[in-house]
Amino acid sequence: MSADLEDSESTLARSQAARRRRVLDAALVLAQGGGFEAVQMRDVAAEANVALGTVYRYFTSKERLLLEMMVEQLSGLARYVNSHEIPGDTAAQRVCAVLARSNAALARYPDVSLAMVRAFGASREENADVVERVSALMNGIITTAIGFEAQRSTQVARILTQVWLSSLIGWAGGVDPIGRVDEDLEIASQLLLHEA
Amino acid sequence: MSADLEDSESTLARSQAARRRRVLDAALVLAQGGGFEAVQMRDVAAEANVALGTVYRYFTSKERLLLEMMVEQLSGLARYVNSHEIPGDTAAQRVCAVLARSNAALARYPDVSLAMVRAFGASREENADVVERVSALMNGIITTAIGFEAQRSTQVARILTQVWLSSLIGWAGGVDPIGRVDEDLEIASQLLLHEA
DNA sequence: GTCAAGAGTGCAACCTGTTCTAATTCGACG
DNA sequence: CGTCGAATTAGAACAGGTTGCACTCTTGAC
Repeated sequence: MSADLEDSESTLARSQAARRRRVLDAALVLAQGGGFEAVQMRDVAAEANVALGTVYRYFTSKERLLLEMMVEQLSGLARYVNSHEIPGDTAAQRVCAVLARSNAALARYPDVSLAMVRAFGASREENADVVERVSALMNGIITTAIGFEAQRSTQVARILTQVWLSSLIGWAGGVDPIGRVDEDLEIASQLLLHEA
Repeated sequence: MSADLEDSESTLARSQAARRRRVLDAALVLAQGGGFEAVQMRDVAAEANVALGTVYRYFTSKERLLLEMMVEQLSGLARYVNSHEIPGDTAAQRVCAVLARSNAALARYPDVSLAMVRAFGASREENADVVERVSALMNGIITTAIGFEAQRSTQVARILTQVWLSSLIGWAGGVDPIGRVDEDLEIASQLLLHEA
């Protein structure tokens, strides 16, 4: 009701934030071994020392929980990308460098990535807002890598984001090996950023 | 056991094919109104006049049922594309023409498309084979449209397929309107097939 | 300090995908 | 025609996501 409760450091807000965090962490731990199916809401609740109902108070569905996890993971990636110099003379090289690193990060915890990607692919309208944040983050990562100079960089970034996502889904679906994601992006960035 | 039972017209094979068809049709009918969630396995069985167990004999999961439906739909699209002259002087124009038509077809039964796309996005390893057939069909449609002459057409077709899929998933997830799919593909095909 | 309101809890119930089982039916074949 | 095995059926049972409910606890306001 009052003005801004954004940064109110009330005891309540603090403990709520802590609970939310615990739930997110619990989901991450469970996803770590076993992927999507291992993230069972009852288990998440138990692991987070929270009642099942509380999990649902913070995340309206399993899908959403995983999507918010994805936002966190990608935020970390974006932070990293923004705080480090990107190697490469051409935009295409930089894009490849950044995405190779990102994919390596994802490949480090394949089950977690699997779970997140699957939640993304199955997303329904009610989670459109989170899906959009995820897309925006991936887009931002790529845009950063391209740099400002390139022509049509907005359009190119969107396409690369889509290639990235499709490729990840292909990997998650067992169609392609993880390395294929890097290959796809390398080819796409070369073609789109006209470096022969 | 015998040599080829491919085209054996045995009564058995015939009735099995008919059952399979009924199940697929039932799923389509249910998807027509209500999309993914309306395709409930018990309802599919009832609508197809078949026991639930029989549905599972033919399709090992709901996801797979919907994916096989997707194969059928896309096969139809591919057949159409292959049997009609494609208008357009440039590869980019032809791609846009074909995909605009394809998307219009998908948009005609949005709930069905929604259900199929969602099954695709959520796909697991056990359905990799069907997912691959779906991708191959989309790829074929695009390759046909590009024609033989274009350079790197294999690579370009793959990228366009990925853009198409991502865009569809974005639409299914409520992030973008259906029209955005056409826009994305128009931009991508122009950039990739270097028609300024 | 007291109290109302909201947060959290524990748990049962519900829904739907999936599996299992015990009949039953069907079709190929001798 | 009779028989065997595979296909089908009806329906129960199971699993995990989701919801609802009655109750308790915490917090912040007075």
